[in-house]
Amino acid sequence: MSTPGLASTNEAEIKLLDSALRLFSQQGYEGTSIREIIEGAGVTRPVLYYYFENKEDLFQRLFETKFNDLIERINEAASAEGPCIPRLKGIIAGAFELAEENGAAVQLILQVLFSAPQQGPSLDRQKLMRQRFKIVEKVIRHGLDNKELSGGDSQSLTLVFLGIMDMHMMAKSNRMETRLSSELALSLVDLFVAGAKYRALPETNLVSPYAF
Amino acid sequence: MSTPGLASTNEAEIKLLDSALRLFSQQGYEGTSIREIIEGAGVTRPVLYYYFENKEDLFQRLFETKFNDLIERINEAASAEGPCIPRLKGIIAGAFELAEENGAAVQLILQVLFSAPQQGPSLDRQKLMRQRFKIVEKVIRHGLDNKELSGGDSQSLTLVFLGIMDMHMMAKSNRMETRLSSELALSLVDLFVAGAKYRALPETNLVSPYAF
DNA sequence: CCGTTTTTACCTAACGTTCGTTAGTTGTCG
DNA sequence: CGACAACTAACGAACGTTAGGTAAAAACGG
Repeated sequence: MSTPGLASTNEAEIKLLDSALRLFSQQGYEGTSIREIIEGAGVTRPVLYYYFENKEDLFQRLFETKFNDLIERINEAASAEGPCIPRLKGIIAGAFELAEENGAAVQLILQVLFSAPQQGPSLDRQKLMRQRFKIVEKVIRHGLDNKELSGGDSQSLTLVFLGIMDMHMMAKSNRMETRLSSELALSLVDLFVAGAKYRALPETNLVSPYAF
Repeated sequence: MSTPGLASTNEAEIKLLDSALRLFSQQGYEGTSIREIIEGAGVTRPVLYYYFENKEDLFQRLFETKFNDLIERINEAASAEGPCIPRLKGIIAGAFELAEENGAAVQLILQVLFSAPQQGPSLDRQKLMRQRFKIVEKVIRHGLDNKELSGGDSQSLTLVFLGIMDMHMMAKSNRMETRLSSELALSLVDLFVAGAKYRALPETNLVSPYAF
């Protein structure tokens, strides 16, 4: 039977979004057909057009939701109180958490951010990239200001930081058994700030989650 | 030589590969049609099927060529004599050079490496990733062995290193005016080995090529 | 060296399939 | 009854692909 009380809303819409996430994240936008999506959701085609304008609208609404989840997670860690380095750790840990909880969503996001310029539906990749970039850069600029960090301007360091973060999420996308633990997140930031140079000081001891 | 006089070599094949590179790198595999490719090359459709088995064969042969260019460039720097750190600098510098010379090729490569698992033509992404990974890892393991480097196992450090490298090439793909100079390559490796922690020692002074 | 055959490099014109999309209809409830 | 949520059935367009043909160059036999 349909829903008596609470849920009440559009079970079909949710099923469509779930199915679309699964398929888009694995096959990409053009590689996934409307027919596959509705089949995965167990509904018929006009139902999709009842809830969504068209294929692109479905993708955009799906993507927006998932991307906002990530931004929210990162933003939360970024706007914490205190020094910069723990906040950076929180950012990576937050992103890693999301990747563990919802691997498909993270796959979808990375896929969009790193796809060809004119690929897929029209999304302003640069704007999306910038959105995330700005959040991290603000934290790093803060760290540079109180001499917690050095070694380059805020934009350079941010690009390096995001590279480290994204490469690990990408590694998980390729091999889902790769665990992105919060311990790993902490180690990565330690490596980021202390470097990979041998010295006698207490050093990070990173262990790769990415075993070949 | 097959051709005594001028042209008469498979000019059409070269034009097709050029056109395909331009389009695939910008629109992706599924986003590019055979018709666009032949139009860009100024030939007719059967000509494409004369030189290539099908669309997938065209893509694979194009990709293989460009990927081997990158591997070759990286391998050359990796197999140089001497300590590890200059070799790492050579690796990034080599990749950056290629990105400056042939931006479209690098875009194509990154697009394949970072695309969704079942997207596009069947290519063994993991194998490709591993190929590049192994080359860099060997250099880094060497650095760990003679205490040039520390801070984690060879796989962890390699993943971080590749993340830094790829994120910069990705940034250039998004904004082609971004210059990936060899000076930047050196600075990035310095940052990689020395970290972003403030200290009185002689430090890298990275300046971002990626201005928002 | 010349006439014939074969191969190369391209063409025009279509084929069948799959795609995203929609018009029109029906059953269910408040 | 009328709004909602689903259905069946088809549409036109775009896709990758191929059958069949042609003009010129290359290879070859006498």
